[in-house]
Amino acid sequence: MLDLLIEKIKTDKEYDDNFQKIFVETEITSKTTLLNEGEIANHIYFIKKGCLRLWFNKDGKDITLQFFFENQAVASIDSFLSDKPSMFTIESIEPTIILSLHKDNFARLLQHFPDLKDGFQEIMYRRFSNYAALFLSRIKDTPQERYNDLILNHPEIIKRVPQHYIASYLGITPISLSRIRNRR
Amino acid sequence: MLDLLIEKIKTDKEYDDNFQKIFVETEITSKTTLLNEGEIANHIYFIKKGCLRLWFNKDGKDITLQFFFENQAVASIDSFLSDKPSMFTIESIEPTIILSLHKDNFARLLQHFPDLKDGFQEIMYRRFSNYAALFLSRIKDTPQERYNDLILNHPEIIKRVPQHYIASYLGITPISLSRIRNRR
DNA sequence: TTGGAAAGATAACAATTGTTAAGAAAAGCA
DNA sequence: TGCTTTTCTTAACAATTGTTATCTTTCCAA
Repeated sequence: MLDLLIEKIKTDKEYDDNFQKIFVETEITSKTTLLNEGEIANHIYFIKKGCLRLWFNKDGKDITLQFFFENQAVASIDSFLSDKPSMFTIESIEPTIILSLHKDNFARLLQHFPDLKDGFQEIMYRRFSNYAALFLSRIKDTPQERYNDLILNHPEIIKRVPQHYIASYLGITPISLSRIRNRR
Repeated sequence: MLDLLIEKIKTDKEYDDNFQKIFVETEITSKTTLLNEGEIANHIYFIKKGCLRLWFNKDGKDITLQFFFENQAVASIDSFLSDKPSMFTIESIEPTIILSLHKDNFARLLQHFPDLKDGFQEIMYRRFSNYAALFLSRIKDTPQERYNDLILNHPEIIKRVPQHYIASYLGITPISLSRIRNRR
């Protein structure tokens, strides 16, 4: 989605000059927090290289909801859209290069490219739908089933993401994941 | 939300005459299914009297997501809005009197009362936000914690809804709920 | 009113996960 | 390279929940 926007801007003379002011490129190390749970989200991030995760705190432990990789847009959407405290933290799990887009600039861009507006609404819709499915799987399926699903449908996550984050994604302890892995 | 719409219509001369054609009142017995998982939702329901629940199937067992009571609007929203197969079933758990509003009439009403449109969008937003919180609690909290929360914040549910549905809402077996109850 | 179905409680056992702890392997950094 | 930290595995025990089965109570409809 943002990739489309970025292309659009780069081919727009007026905006191209300011591109680097609007999309701020930053290099962050592993374990850098971009947004803390409880803060209000002011940016959308676009991952040029690396990997982020979205998680929230439960009694001192973290529960991971989603992983994001190259060419994906990341934000704590609910917070970004409605200025509410974010329910989630966004953090890097690899050295990562991101493009940050500030809320204000985002609003300006939507005004300047009004034909992106509908697309954005549509994308928000789909994102919500995705979240519903994600949550549903979390309720419906056992950790074992969800791990099998990861192997089948998202082997790249298994390969790239440290196991304790995967355990956190599955909602179990690393110890329990270790057991599941050696059960097969 | 629908209650506002209903009021609005009743004070509108042109529409008042057709009210009973638009909002079809139906009396259903307990355990009547209004919408099956997999079907496309064509109606929003408004509960005049009684109680509905929203659930989905997991390996032959049902998992309840939400209960609805008097004066609440109920729909499988994702399906209703985007014509996708419903992820949920809607079923009565008491003899219930509902007002059914068909999708087409709903669209017509929004056109006839355009000032309701923004409010509707806003409500959709809040509904999504609610769902997020609901799902989150389901992931974050133990059945024990969620049961305590029910007692504290929704005693009417405890009183009114049969225990095996509450167990299904908590995501556990009736047996396990029975144990939790006798643990305190 | 009464008989069958539904709802709820209890028990015994199995399966899964969490917790604590300790050690091995791998990765990262000076 | 060598040292420290992080990551992963394994073990033993506790806690929780699921499963199967039985029994009691409640509810509803013929």
